[in-house]
Amino acid sequence: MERIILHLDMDYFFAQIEERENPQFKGKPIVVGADPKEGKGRGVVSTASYSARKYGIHSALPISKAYELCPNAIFLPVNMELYQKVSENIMEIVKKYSPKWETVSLDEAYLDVSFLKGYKGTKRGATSFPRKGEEGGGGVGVLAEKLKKEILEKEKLTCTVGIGPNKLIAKMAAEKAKPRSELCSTTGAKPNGLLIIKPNQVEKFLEPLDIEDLPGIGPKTAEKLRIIRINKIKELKKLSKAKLKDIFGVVGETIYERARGIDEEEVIPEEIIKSIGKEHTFERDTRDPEIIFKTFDEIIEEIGRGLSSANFSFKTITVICRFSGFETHTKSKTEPRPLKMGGAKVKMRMKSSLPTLKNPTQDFEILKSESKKLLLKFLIENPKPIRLIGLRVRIC
DNA sequence: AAGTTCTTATTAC
DNA sequence: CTAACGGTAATAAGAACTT
Repeated sequence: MERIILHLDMDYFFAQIEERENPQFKGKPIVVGADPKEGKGRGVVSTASYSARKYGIHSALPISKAYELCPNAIFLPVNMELYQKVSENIMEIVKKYSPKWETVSLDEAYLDVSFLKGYKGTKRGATSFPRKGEEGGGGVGVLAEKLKKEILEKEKLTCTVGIGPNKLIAKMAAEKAKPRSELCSTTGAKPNGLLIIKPNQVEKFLEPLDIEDLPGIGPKTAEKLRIIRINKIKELKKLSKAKLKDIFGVVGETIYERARGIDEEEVIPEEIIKSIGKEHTFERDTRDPEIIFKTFDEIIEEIGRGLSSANFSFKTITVICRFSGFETHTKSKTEPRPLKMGGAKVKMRMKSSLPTLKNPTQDFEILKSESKKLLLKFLIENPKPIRLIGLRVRIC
């Protein structure tokens, strides 16, 4: 059964919201992210407006570097509450367009519009890709334009939409439609795009793209492929499934399928959260136990709060520690699974296991004591100054 | 030998 | 001097450890 999947991607989301809230910033370089602290900040850029991108500023760039590239940019802190609210408003609009929708992140969503017949405003329903001579106009294109228009009118924000026969192609179409960086030369240019890839166009669409444009291929995988002279998806397709599996395991098989535009992933309403965590980077590396444990206590409290709102019980505790030089390590402890045994008596619990969890209050005490034990081990066995500490728990 | 747990690596937003 | 590099979450792989 052929599907029609739509991917919605808000344009420079955080920065665009700030621009909307402060019209005097319009067209100016806006950088939403960590405090640059006169170039000494340790965080990164969350989102940069397109006029900021002209200076080479982009998401995930160290904020110190961004400051260096454009000290006069408008640097704003991340106002997550606001972005969350705006995101909810947008999702309210999105889900009106199909009962089969999925939120990916604050600024991204998928819609499966395969079964949407006779959608209002389209002559023959949204269930079709455009026919000859109506590129961007007929069928699902009309629906997409309507969605874009509604978001613009209600939220005053632009977005880019990609459409294809599956999630993979829809996402890549949106990515392609939105010139990633400085390609928009006009000040304050907004991508505001729409790209439809029909099933018979998938091959032609994919082959000239860079391997790193394929979701799942990041810098590391791309580097390995480049060594063997594979730069474009077309070249990637020359590798057999077995070969890819040899090099990259399960991921390799996925890459094989994706390079051919094959993706059967369903649009699913909600993912179940499997773990929650919190981490903190110090302003400067430290060995001061006061600072370290005070911060860690706050992290524990925070996780405790998160847990209590979600049923409060966990299986595994992982403590993360990053030392000077970005050297990162983890230590974890897992509660033993209920020992199902052939009628014998209860076995002694292993020394290395977590005590059995009973109720929220006790869970919290265990979380506190066990996580601190793990952190302490780090301090004992590694004398380096500490850059970051974190805590993560697997929920059960 | 099989099943768990621990740790690291990679990806993505 | 070539690095500068947050926070949150998922998943895979292999080693180490238990049963």
